[in-house]
Amino acid sequence: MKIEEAIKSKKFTSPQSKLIINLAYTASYFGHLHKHLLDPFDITIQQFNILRILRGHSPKTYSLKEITERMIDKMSNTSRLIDKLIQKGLVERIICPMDRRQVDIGITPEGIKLIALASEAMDQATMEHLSQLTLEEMDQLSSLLDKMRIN
Amino acid sequence: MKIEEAIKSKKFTSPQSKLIINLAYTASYFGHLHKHLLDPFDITIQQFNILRILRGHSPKTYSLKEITERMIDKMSNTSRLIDKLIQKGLVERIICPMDRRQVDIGITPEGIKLIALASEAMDQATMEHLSQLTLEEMDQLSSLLDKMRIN
DNA sequence: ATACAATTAATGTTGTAACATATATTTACA
DNA sequence: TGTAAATATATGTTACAACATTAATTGTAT
Repeated sequence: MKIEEAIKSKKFTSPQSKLIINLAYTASYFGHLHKHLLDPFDITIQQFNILRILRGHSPKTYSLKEITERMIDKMSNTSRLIDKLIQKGLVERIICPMDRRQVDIGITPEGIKLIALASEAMDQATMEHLSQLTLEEMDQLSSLLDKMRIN
Repeated sequence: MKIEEAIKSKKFTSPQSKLIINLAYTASYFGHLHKHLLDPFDITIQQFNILRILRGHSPKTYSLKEITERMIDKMSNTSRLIDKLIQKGLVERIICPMDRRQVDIGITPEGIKLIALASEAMDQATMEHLSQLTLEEMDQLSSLLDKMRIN
């Protein structure tokens, strides 16, 4: 479905504006999809993202700052997101002895188990969803998205 | 800046996954940008979107349902968004005499004035920001985004 | 060595989104 | 015609995001 139909509007002020609108719409579309995909695992997209970051570095830890730097959607309160994950036993806080300001976060075995299941569901859905695109188109899209951003 | 640098991660499980991550990151990037761009006008991105929708149809009205159908980010509570805009005197509610369930929303002269200023700022920023892309690239991006979505 | 700036994380507060439910009105159909 | 289903919007509640501020620790410069 073209963006014109998706938001029932044919007139855009410019191709630039149309592109920005299409970007926001498409991201929102996948955002809602992913949100509901994660419902059975009882985690939010942000929490999913953090678990995936930590798994990729396990068994080593990341400080809160390092986690934020790696997040897709940079948040102002990663701290409280970690609180939630700790409550669920998916990650743990370790005060860093080198720099006592820092708090290192590590993923627990339960966290590993959950992210394995959740990311499998996510990856599978993504694969199916994007089956209409060729590898070339995906690479092209990724490069053009990179190019859209100034930094 | 490539997505790998943006989130300091080189390994993706697949090109599909990389693309989805890049999409979310890029949308978040522009989302934050637009949010702050609208700060001086004291409206949110959603409110901006609604005003733009209503302006494009002015002096005719849209029902709440029609507004939601046209929104970029479909919301569960458009009703309270309208409340905010009414409080600011930017739109008005008119009970529809044909179907008294419906509530028609129209943009006020103040609303027109504000959306003119805000959308000019937005368009200009978008123009500058996307100056690195050619028209072909923008069209290509838009088409590929359309293709990414099943509906 | 000490005072001040910078860094890192946590938290208080406010506004908004999501979800479920309620209310009012219209439509369908038996 | 009367009753149930469908539609359109509003609202109660809960959770989360944004922003500002605070607290603790470390770095820096004189």
